[in-house]
Amino acid sequence: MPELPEVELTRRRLEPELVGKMIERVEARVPKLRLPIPAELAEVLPGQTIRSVGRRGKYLLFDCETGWLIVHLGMTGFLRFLPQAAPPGKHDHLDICLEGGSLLRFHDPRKFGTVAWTTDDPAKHPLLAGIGPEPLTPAFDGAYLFRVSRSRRVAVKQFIMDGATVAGVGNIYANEALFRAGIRPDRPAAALTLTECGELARTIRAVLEESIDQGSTYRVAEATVAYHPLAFAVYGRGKERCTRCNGSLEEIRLGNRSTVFCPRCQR
DNA sequence: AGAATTACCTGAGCGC
DNA sequence: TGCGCTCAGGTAATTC
Repeated sequence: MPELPEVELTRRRLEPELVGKMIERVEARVPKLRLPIPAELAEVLPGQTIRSVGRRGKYLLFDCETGWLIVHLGMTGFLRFLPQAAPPGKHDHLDICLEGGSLLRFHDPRKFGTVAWTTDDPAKHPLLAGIGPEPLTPAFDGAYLFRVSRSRRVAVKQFIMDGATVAGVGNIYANEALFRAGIRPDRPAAALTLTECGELARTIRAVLEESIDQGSTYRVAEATVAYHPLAFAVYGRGKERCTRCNGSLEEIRLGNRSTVFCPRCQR
């Protein structure tokens, strides 16, 4: 399940392969993923040269001269650059075939990914328009979190996983950041102090940056970007003991999402 | 407006 | 071995 670090690593891996290459053909093998694949891709993309590969939250943005290809990897989506054509396997839903015989291939067993197209400013696209600040930019800080959380009674974990609050914080890093910040995930967002908001913004940034750094150290040269080998402190450890105090971790559901925390270290 | 719920999808892991 | 069940989870859409 790609989180923001995996998406950023995918961006870094693909950009040098794709920039400057002209698209020759588009082959979509399914009509829709979570949302329909735009039917016009096969008509508008051929002849366009990819100018850059950007990212907004967990969305990848391919600048294709006359418009932008927007791709979300969902839960199981995966983008691969193939230097030369190869027969598609199971769940290889979309190929963007490039000049010289290489191609960009989208693979997604659960079809939770999204592919969109816009000729307008991608920031104005409905999928991106409502997204909050990037967590790795200065716009995202404790003062911001404090200000936008004042009227929110929802659990702070759900609050930071809401893309409108901050872009691209998924379940894994929400759990990890809250553990590091020493904040219980079920606290109402509005109950956080300014100091706690500052700490939370800091830990969100830290876990994402560390993950990107470790991933780029270990995986960037590989053909696939899987989960980086970061040892999670709480995620997936519901039955284990706290790495800090050795007490029992607790597992609850928030917004129907698995939530693990240490009731002693997180208040 | 904010919160809660549903829908989308398939592989993995489980008990029987 | 295989059947049926539950779970995993991002986010848009829908409902309250």
